[in-house]
Amino acid sequence: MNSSASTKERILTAAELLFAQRGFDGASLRQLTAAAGVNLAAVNYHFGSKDKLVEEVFRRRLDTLNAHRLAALSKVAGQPQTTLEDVLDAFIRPALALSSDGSGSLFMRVLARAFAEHDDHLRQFLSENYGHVMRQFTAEFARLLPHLSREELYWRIDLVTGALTHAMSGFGMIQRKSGVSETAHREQTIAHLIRFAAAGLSHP
Amino acid sequence: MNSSASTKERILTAAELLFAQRGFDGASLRQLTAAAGVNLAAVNYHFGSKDKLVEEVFRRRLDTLNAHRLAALSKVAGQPQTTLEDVLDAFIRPALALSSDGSGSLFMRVLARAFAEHDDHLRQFLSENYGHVMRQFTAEFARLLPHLSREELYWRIDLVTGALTHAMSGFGMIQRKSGVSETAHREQTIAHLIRFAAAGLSHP
DNA sequence: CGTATGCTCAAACGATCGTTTGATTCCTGG
DNA sequence: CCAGGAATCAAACGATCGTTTGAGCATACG
Repeated sequence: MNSSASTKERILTAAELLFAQRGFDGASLRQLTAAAGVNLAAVNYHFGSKDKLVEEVFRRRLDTLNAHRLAALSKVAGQPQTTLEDVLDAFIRPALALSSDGSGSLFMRVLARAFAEHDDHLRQFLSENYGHVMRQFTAEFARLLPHLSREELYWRIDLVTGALTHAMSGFGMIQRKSGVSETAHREQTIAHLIRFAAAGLSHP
Repeated sequence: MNSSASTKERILTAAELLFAQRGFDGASLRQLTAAAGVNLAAVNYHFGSKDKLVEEVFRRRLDTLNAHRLAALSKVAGQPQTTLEDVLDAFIRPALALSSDGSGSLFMRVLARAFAEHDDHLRQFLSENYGHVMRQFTAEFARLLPHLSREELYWRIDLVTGALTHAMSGFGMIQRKSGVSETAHREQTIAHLIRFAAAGLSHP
């Protein structure tokens, strides 16, 4: 159609990198457009405003992440032989796959930054696009942990979320050792996070 | 001595609130000095720069927090009958006491924000003032969890740190129910966090 | 060919930022 | 009482921010 698709993608990619590095306020549109090799006015032309650009950065990744998570959850939800580890796998694996993806490896860090910033507008946007996913997972956790009160369950999910967000956003020590393949390392990391989360969720 | 002590304290208190609410970059010195009821130039006069003010906000709270944590740790470290829960108590209780303190309740949120922001200068400052505390706790964890490899231990401590930071910074659902005293609620919360952290650290 | 449309560009806009200045007020020690 | 450093104040500085403007360029269609 038009060459603007390339320009929009270049902006989104550069924005993801700079937002992860310097935060949403810290990354200026001048740095951003310079890194993307486009004109300063291109952001407002293609996205309307900087805030809309931030939303688009999230939407591009969250749409696929949510789809993968829900698809994986639907395969195990409600089934009698499903274990806690199965549900955690459905939650963690798509995020790790995104982290391992070269073009999306920075997004989890952007997501963690969004959690840390208390911007009401951004939180509302995330809640609208992310809330139903967490609700479905919470419902399945509740089914598998019937001995926990509602309050207790929310507590533990909240703590697990904090741990996973912290770890997957790049603060953690998810660093592949030499001699370990990318796939093997990812499986190792997933197993690690699942065991930790399962222990935190289901301890007596 | 001089009335500047009051001015400095007013600035520090207002800064803690605004930094927690809007972040370090998001809170401007004009908002800050207006909230504190002091002149705009007072920040640069008393602290030298905004960055130095940020450091002072941390220093004021971290000094006492670290002291309390190390004092509690020294009572149990190295002793044969010490449990994992004892060490976690030494780590968590001082932070919760700070959160419950009226004047310092916002600091944990400021601390979480500092973790999220990847500002190198701030991270170096925190590492200098905080690193030795984490090293001492890590050493004690290593003593109590001898079956874990060094890498495995770091992994779990990192995840626990993420969970506790997330929870204690106010994202979590640490909300006192009506009819529960402040002290009772704090003990309840501490017990909660300790059980979660112990499960995550020591699971097989 | 002419023109309409989508896009890019340099330049400027007003606002806000952290910081500095210089005068003024406050307060204390001699 | 009064000299002098400490503290406060209004005002301005230069820099940078997100956004807007209007001209220029390209491509596609009648």
